[in-house]
Amino acid sequence: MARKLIENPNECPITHSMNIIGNKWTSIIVYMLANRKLRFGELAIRIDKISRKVLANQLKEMELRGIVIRESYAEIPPRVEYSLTEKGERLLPILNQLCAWSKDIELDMTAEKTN
Amino acid sequence: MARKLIENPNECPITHSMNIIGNKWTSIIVYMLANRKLRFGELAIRIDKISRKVLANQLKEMELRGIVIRESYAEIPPRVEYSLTEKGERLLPILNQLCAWSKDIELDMTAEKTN
DNA sequence: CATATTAGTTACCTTTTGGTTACTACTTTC
DNA sequence: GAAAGTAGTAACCAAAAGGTAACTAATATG
Repeated sequence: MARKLIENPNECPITHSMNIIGNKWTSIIVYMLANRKLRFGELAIRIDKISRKVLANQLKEMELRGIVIRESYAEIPPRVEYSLTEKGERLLPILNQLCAWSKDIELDMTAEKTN
Repeated sequence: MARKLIENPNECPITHSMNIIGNKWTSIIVYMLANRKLRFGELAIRIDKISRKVLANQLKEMELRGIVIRESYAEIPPRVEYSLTEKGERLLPILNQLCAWSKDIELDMTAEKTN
């Protein structure tokens, strides 16, 4: 059930980066949290099609990695708020560049993929 | 066998970026081809542990996306050389920033992952 | 006493991604 | 005539990632 997240510190830095952000949701969560705090449920609603299970797992992993902060209030019903750390914020301009870059790949994307 | 690579142009740009580089090998291949041309076999040797099948598939996809150029020579035995397009090269500085960013995430990575 | 509300968790399943092994075609060299 | 050398491809598998649906705890409200 719980898989260890043991990372090799001598690992290739680009591999390491991809381990962090190279999945379907992490960078979208970072974008969603840009300049604001959101509750778990708000994130689940705003991020189209993410499942709560995966959202919970991603947030946990991102917290471990020091990208988000989780603040939990002892209220009923519970309230948990997520926001970016400074590290999370430093990711934003890089993601912006990536977006800009990917946008000017114009191509005939009806082609095949054979992975 | 062949899955269509039909991309939605109105797709969230960060999702689009992740579709391009968010996998185990694409950005490593980009790094390997920085400032040089390499043959298929050289890439397979230099990129530790990649399988030839996946390397061939990635290169094909990257060619479609306009990131690499494939030059094939009608010799025996065959010679095929890969190099970066200008677009591929424009990815390099962004990947460098990503590496720099990921390096200063220092953490106790013996923690758990429950994805 | 039933219902609503929130932030998850659990068990189970499907899809996607990547890996392994064996094979091909063509020519040169031994 | 056999072996070497290159750039793949095909069939088959294993692992990882992500999705679905049902469920929980705790209190307030009607």
